[in-house]
Amino acid sequence: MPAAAPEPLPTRIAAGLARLSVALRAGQWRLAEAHGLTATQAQILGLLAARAAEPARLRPGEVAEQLGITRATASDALSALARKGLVAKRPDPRDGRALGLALTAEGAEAARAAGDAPALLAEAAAALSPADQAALLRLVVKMIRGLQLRGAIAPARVCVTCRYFRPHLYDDPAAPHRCDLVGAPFGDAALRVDCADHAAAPPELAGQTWRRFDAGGAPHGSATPRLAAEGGTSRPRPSAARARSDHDP
Amino acid sequence: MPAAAPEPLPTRIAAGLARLSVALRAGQWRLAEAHGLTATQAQILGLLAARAAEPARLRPGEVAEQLGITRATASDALSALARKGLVAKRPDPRDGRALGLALTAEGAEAARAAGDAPALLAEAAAALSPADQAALLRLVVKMIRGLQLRGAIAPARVCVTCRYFRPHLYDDPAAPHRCDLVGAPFGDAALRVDCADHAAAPPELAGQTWRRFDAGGAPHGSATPRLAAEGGTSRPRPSAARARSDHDP
DNA sequence: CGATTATACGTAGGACTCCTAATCACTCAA
DNA sequence: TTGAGTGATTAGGAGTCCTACGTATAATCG
Repeated sequence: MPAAAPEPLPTRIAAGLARLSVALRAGQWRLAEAHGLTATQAQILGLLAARAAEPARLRPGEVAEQLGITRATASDALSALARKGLVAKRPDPRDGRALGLALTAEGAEAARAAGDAPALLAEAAAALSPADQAALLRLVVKMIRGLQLRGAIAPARVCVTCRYFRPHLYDDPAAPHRCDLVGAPFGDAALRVDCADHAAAPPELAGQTWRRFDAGGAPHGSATPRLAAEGGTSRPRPSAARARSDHDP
Repeated sequence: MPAAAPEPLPTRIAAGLARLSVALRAGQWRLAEAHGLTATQAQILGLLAARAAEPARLRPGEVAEQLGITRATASDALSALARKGLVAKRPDPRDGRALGLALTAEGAEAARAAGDAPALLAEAAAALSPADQAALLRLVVKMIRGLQLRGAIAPARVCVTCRYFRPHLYDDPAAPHRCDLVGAPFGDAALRVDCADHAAAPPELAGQTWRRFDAGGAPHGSATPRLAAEGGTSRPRPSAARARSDHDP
């Protein structure tokens, strides 16, 4: 710690995240280039691969939005990928203006090889203790929602904005949440960041879900929900399994 | 949560961080462009501004390293900035090959306006609870160290690698650490990410410091230091203020 | 129904990024 | 003093990324 006047906490957090971002971007370049691609092209490949299992084809506009680039840039990169035979463009049957994007066989191969640039970050994350990992995921999800709220990011398919998500439904500290779609309880460590089954919650439900999640399972009527005891998956709770019976009235 | 087979936790963490990175980069572009700059140029300006108070001038090679780009790219960007009159290059008196970089008055102004691109992230971070902020900073610092260890990132001036850092010296949960340089105790919330007074610790000390920090203040002789109770700044501790007397033997 | 408005994609032009590889220029140790 | 190493720059080329504009299709409304 320093000789004085450290910047405010949020600023230091942002600076730290910026550093992670630098590592990520450098890793993207290194990996992509080894396969004759560029960082953006590899990112697109990775995005398409992640969505490959879903019926609805991704469109250029969505790619741009997800990657935070303009449509023009996305169009450029997609043309390059098409030229290299890694991506197939075909007219969307539903909309004559739109295009459906799909990986070719070669593209799928390239995506496997070069599309997983965040692997370096994942490696570093894997070195954290399980509890730290869960805590980090939880906090990252909160940040994502915050950015989304501010319009700084395209809507992500995260649990906290999903209609099926019931945070802190149960008292089991290891699995307090519930997904109504699969009907199973789970903990912070299982939160999704890009869930294929995500369905946006209507505004009111979204607000309610968020408040419950953010409060972190504090006693429901409490006036001072949190402030001190924020932590990993295993925050002790006052009483034991009363599960399934403590909805909001 | 999902229909099945979610990716492993570290992978999801990385994906989440990648999303934050997208937001950051988009924000960098938006802000920089509004001032007639590019993202990289603005980043360089921000870096120079952050180091402005220090006696030793930054050099092009260091800029490249900090930003995770090649020297050639850094050189390009610096030429552009010099052309715009925002950065002054002058020969380094210590080394005839090297250059010392400094912001001009205009450059300092531009840095203030466009150099703080992570502001968006900071804003989102500020919306977290204080405890969450401290926890996030702690985890980000851990990630930075992990990346640094893997050579994925230039050495950052973070407390955990500093010779003056004494983690978990005290039992006060709000301020367990100590900086030997300023001689004051502090908590996770005050951890630095780019401390001007940072001095790299020698390997052995570094390892020891890290283990103490990572263990998170678990009882010193414990066989199972952590695993469960990882958390914010305020994990309860067995006994009370015994400060200043519990070094490793 | 036909005109307007909005949407989806593309292209053009330009500054810049980002890489590898090669070239100067200087430092330092032998 | 010579040769290896280091710091910066340049050359060349593909690509990013932007702001406009085009062009085609879709949705909407009088």
